[in-house]
Amino acid sequence: MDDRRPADDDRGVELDLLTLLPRLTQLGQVLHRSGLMERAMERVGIAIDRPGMSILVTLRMSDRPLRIGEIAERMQVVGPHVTRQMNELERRDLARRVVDPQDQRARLIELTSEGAAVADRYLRTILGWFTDALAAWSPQDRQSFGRLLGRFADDLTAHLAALDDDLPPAP
Amino acid sequence: MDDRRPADDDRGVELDLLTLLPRLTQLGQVLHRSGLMERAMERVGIAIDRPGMSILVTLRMSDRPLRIGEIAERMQVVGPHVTRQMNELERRDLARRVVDPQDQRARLIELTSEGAAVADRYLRTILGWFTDALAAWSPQDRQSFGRLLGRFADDLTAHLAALDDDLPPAP
DNA sequence: TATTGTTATACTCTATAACTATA
DNA sequence: TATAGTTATAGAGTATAACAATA
Repeated sequence: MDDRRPADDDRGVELDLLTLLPRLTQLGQVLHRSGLMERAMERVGIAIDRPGMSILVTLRMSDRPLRIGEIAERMQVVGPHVTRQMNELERRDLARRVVDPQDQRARLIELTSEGAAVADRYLRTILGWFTDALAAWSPQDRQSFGRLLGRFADDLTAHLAALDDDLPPAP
Repeated sequence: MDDRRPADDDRGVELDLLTLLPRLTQLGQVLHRSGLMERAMERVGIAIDRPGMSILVTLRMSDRPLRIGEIAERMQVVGPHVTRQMNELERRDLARRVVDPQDQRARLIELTSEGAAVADRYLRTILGWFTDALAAWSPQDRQSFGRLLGRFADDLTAHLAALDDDLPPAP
């Protein structure tokens, strides 16, 4: 650890970061706890739960069918969680399991045409709200926000991973 | 609603927004599902659950003791949830309930000195990680990010609230 | 023997309903 | 009778452990 002085420049940085924390909290609440997903699904006219919709979106964003394990990895959840959600999605004919010809143990998950349509309408609804909410933004601000948001997520992810390397978890 | 043409400018906006969605998802995952809170609590040497720590942080960010209902409102949860967490926090001597002299029904929640110290160390830890993760950022980028992040959360919140007004919920 | 996925079970977080005490 | 908080219960979301099938 370095021996830091509370220089002017340094304090300015700290203040910026202090204001960042409540804003991240606020953003998290808007995205998670405002009923945004539920309202979008209602508007789309589909009644499934959030993890189910997340799977549909994950598949829709991919350019190819995904394995159970790949979906779990992209969603940052464990395998059994995806399996259980998939049982319901398959029953509802929104996605289907196809045995991977390369490996009989694995299953490739693909959207049905209805599943793809649902995911499309859902994404379009959310995107429409974002578009409206940001209607007054300058193109520069929109572009900056996208860039900085991605960079922030990347840098924070990398830094947390680096912490893991410094202090490996107890076995 | 306006009669929109898919002009060049318009399409540019849509593309920006399409990239926004995965980035928001990624950010949400880093903040919620990367063990960030757990690791910070471990480093601070406190073993409480996430909602309990959120209450401590909420109180620490406030400039005065808060009622149960006020904490619930700021955390966007219902009252009973705060009550149950408070039982544990009070048992652990991290916060205490004081009857509101203005209203015998209400309780004012205040941090104990240990609770305040824990919240401080926790916030400092997280802020330290943010500082390190953003060490390579220009002051302009840091400032822009904070501004745009707050604006985005505000604008999205406002727009979703406006949707409610247009289409009031069924009773 | 290692890997992919499934089944069964348990835990965390949060909500709803019914209740108590005070206003 | 309305409001602040509590108790009891239920539900959504996710994890862990034990297992089956294939590699």
